[in-house]
Order: sequence, then structure tokens, then C-alpha cells
Amino acid sequence: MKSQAQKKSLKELKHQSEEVAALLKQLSHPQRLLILCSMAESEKSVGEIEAACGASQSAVSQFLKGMRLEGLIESRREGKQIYYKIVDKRVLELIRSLYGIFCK
Amino acid sequence: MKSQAQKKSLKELKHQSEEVAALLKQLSHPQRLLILCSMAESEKSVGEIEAACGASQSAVSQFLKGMRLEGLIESRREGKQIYYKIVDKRVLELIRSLYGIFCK
DNA sequence: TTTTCATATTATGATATTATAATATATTAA
DNA sequence: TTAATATATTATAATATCATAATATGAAAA
Repeated sequence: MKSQAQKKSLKELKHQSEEVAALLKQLSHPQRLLILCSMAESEKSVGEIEAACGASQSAVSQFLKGMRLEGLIESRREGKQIYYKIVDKRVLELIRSLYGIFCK
Repeated sequence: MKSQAQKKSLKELKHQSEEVAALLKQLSHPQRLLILCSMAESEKSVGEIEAACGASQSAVSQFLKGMRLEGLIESRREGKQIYYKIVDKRVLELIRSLYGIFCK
């Protein structure tokens, strides 16, 4: 903390603060956090996501829509199921960091 | 991603998801993010924090109150000024990670 | 071709967050 | 004392989020 590199970065982060905050917001809800963590393991169907986070079908669908609009995830259909995966690498990095910080 | 260690951790994070999400929520607003980033550099007075994040005096005070209730920060008075600093080490680690991810 | 299954969409009320204005408190200076 | 400064608190209206129910869509199975 407090390195020269980081001091320079504070200004950088200021420019990005809205974008970064918007991304963090997606992770800042217990069920959305679980959704993204389960997807960080591997692509998941909506049904699998429902089971992983315990939210209702409708709620999950709305959460996923929000994440898609933010550009964090993408979906593909395979028969009746729709599979979602994380496409924003920053999300993967962030989740890895969270494991490091909270599960060590 | 997907290591054995991390798979075990998904369950761990599930137990913590509310706590982790609550912490991330504090960072998930542009001005609150800037507040915490400036405090990550060093202890700051409320006036300095106002300048750093551009929010109104009242808004800053309310943001700080929320962070204090979450146990993220503590304050001390020195004359007319009140200084705040981050006391939750996880916040410092998280901010360091954010710099690594978004400012590289 | 109807039914079933998986998912999405829409609508809505309840709750939470945000921004702002107004007022209050504590400390120092005059 | 009184005034000025720094910060906190309270109130409130505007907006956003959340949870839930109801309905719709699209693909496969019967």
C-alpha cells in the first residue's frame, strides 16, 4: 500500500471509478456473488445456477440479464438449456482475488 | 481457476457470501470506492475525503457512517478535524487487488 | 400437434439507496 | 461569551433494487 506505482494509480482509478463500481455492484449481492463464483468454475446452465444460488427461476433470469447487459457473461443455447459463462476476464481475476482474501 | 483448492473454497464462500457481498457493496459505488481508495493510501480527514471523492459534506458523512457500522473504518478526532482510516485488512487487500486488475 | 420442460419477460409492491436541504454538535479562535 | 469551522444528524423526495406472481417463448418429447 502506498507505493509510488499505486499513488499514480489512484488518479487512474478515479477515471475508472464508475466502471469499476458498476462491476463490483454485480458481485455485491449474496446470490449474484454465488452465481458468478459457480460460473467461474465452469460454464453453467440456468438450472445449475438456480441450484447453486438458491434464488427463484425468475430472479436468476433477471440477475443473468443484468450481468449480460454489463458485458460480464454470455450465453449459448443447447437444446432446452441455456448455458452461461463469464467472458469478462476481470471478473475471473476478481473472483480469484476474493478466494485469496476470504478463503485462506 | 478451477483448482482443487478453489473448488473446496466455493462451499466456504457460500457460507460467507452475505458477509463478502456486504463488504463489496461498500465498494460498489463510485464515490465510496474513491473514498476507500484514498484512505488506503493513508488516514484522511473528512475534508480531504470530500475533496477526493467530490461528494457533498452530508453525503460523505453518511457514507463514512455506513462504513463504520460495517466495521471497515475507524475515526479519531484531532482538534476540529476527524480522521478516518481503514481497519479491516480485507478491504486493503481487496483494493490492492483492484489496482492490480484495473490499473495494470 | 399437443404437452412438457427450460428459460425469459412483464408487472408490481416492498424495501433500500441516493441526493439534498436543513439543522445540530463539538472544537477552536476571536 | 460569541463566532467560525469541521463534522454529524435528521428529514425527505427521487430513484433503484428486490422478490414474487403471472404469463410468454422456444425446443424437444410424446
